[in-house]
Amino acid sequence: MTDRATTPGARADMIRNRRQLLAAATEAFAERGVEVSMGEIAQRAGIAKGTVFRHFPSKNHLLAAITVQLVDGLVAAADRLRTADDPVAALREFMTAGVEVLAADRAFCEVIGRPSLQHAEVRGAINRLCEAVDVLTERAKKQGTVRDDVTGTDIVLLLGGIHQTALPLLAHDPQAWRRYLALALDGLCSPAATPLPHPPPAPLPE
Amino acid sequence: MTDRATTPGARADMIRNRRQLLAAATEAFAERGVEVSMGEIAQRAGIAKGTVFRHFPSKNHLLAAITVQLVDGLVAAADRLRTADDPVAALREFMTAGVEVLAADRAFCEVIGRPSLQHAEVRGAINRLCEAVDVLTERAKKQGTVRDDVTGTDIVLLLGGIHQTALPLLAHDPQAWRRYLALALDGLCSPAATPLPHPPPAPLPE
Amino acid sequence: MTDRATTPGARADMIRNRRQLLAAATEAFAERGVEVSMGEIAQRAGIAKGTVFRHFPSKNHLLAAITVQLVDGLVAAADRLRTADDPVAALREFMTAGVEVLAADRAFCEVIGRPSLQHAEVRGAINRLCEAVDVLTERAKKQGTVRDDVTGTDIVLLLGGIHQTALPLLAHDPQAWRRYLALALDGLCSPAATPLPHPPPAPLPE
Amino acid sequence: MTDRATTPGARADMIRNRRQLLAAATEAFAERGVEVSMGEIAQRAGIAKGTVFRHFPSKNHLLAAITVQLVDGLVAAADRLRTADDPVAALREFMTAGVEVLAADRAFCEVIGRPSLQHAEVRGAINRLCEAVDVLTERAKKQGTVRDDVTGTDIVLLLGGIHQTALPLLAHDPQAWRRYLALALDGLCSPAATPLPHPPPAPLPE
DNA sequence: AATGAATGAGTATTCATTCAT
DNA sequence: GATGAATGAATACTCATTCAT
Repeated sequence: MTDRATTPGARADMIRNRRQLLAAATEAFAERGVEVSMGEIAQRAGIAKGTVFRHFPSKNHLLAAITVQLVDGLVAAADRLRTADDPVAALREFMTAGVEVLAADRAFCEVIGRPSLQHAEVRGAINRLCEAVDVLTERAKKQGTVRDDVTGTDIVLLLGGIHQTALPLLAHDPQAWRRYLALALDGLCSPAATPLPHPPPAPLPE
Repeated sequence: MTDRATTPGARADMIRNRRQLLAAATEAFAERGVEVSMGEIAQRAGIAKGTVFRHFPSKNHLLAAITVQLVDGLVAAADRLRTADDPVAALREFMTAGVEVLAADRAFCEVIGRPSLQHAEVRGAINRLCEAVDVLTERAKKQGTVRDDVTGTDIVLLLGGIHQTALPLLAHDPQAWRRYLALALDGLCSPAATPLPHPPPAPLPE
Repeated sequence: MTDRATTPGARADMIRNRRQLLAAATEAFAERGVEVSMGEIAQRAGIAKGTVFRHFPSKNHLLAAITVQLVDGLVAAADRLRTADDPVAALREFMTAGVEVLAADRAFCEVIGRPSLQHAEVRGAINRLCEAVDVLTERAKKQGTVRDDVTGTDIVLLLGGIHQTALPLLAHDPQAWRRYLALALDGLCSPAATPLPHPPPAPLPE
Repeated sequence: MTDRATTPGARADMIRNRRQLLAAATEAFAERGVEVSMGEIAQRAGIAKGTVFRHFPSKNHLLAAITVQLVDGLVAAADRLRTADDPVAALREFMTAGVEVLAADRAFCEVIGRPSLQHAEVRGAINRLCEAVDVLTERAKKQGTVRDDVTGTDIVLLLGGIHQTALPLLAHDPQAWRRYLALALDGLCSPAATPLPHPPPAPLPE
């Protein structure tokens, strides 16, 4: 009665396959980084190699799609927090979510850190993210607690840095990033700080 | 025919080969990361591929040797700074040197971040580094400016994090890490900071 | 639900599809040779891949159908010239048309030259062509100008040879085949020629 | 005593492998054209796939090497015939040798006919061939029997054309090309011929 | 009858590692 | 010891063909 007649048949299978593929690829990339082979992803998804390439014309396209998906998740989070009551808490919450995503995904960091892996789509998503985070950052700065000389892009970049700091501990202490996030937030909120010795990053990193 | 008796020269050759190999591998790994092929390293060193494998039984062994060498360079730097007049300045100097090394070396970060690439030797060197930096850190804490709840291991881990933060900017702004190092130092030196919400890292990360 | 009775239209659609398919395939094979993919042909025809396979059970069947079509075009040309006033001019005109067709069609030559690509249908069409050209040739021989020891099959084979001769020049000089056609006609019309050292080809080459 | 001490050991095996590889590749390309896979060539040569790529960095390089080898064989033949007593007989002998080579080699024709398959090396060899054949052709023209308006490049191109003419007969009548070579030579030697309607080919076909 | 998603064998190429010389 | 040739498993990607809808 729900969609008895609207189920487009083959389309349904395809959507299921695509879902499985994205899930498998997301998982595989997260666990083992960009080096997982397309063959393994296909196997994990329970579909044939050719089917993977039917959905995404190349490994980089697949990687880009997944990365964009992750980044856009963060954009949505940032947007949601835009109207929070406490701007500094909102920023903290966003950064927590951001590092959490990174901590769960090896490929993400590799893509973020290696320009050669970045499609235009990814760059676009990252730019969207920086802009969304800029809003959060400006609010937090206006409140006075967050130092004046940091930008949304700084915050986005810091996510990767905080994750990286805790990465060697990840296996034995999966929550270690919380320590370094707190440390970074303290740096971000120290109003008496010396002015930063280097200009803020350009809007388009890569 | 003539150098039957001169074979002691063989030892000298071997030492020279090893030196060239290490130099070439260091350079190659620094420039292009762990993905450089053994073939290219051999070529850069001007020796045969087989000779590379005589000196190091696998690519990972070679990578480990070079990583240890780099880490030990930092250990030496930390040791040298142990007696500096201004402990906080010494810590800052050490961290500057550390991030600078990372920024110039792609493979280093990849090894640090990937447990599967780490030999026991590397872990040992990192432990030595953490201990040496502990000394610096304790001194800086005693001076009162550096917050009490950070350890040498934290500092060592931060090096990677600071570098990672600036990594996406590396191509267009090679000195961007200075910005994030300053930010981290501000976090480290904010005395009114909230206590860190997560315990310090265990001595042997991996 | 409505067009239960209108299904005769299905037949019309199928015929239209077949026409589009043949046109697209002819064009595609002509331009890029036998290596064009079935996918591209389907796309050019504006129909689905599955439909292509409904009309032709394999790529080779499609290729054969198109080749037969081309060959039969030449058969028709030969038949038309059967009653021309000047038999030698007629033969020259036929050969001109034949080489022109080849020069415009990459796949054609590839099929002609590769027995493995030839279906019985193709062989049949070629035989029909040889017979039709035999008529032209006999008339030209009777007139006395064309040498006595060549057959229609020889003429047909020469079309491919003349085209091949000019093929390396095709990109820079698309009309170069005219030079070699003239040369061949001179050979065909040299009455004092030595008798050919090899017997004429059997009627069914492949 | 011959090269007891100079045999460089591994070098001997390598040379044997290379010989086997070239033989296998020559044979495979000759039999089945450029489409044979590197895997099959390796198998035929009795060596591993990787070894094929050690000797030739890509399939095209291998193809080029073999093609150059074949063309240079013809250059040598042309050079040898430069001083023959009867220039026309010399030209006939050269063309016989040339078509014979083509008749035995499928890939050769494909490479000759497809610019995209041609390395600079191949083009160089073909140019050398055209020049060498020019010498033969000029001599034959001076003798008066061969028509004045053909060039060495024409002759080289004709080799492919004559072969192509006989190609459909190859399986059942491997010597059929002799018939068409004779026909072409008659065209070449008809002094009363009409002037060719198209200018001679430029020196560098592709 | 048409669709187009899925399949899976096949391709060229790379590279760490082994081993005969 | 040094050499560099040989190995072969692995990778991304293509394409004719099949088949569920």
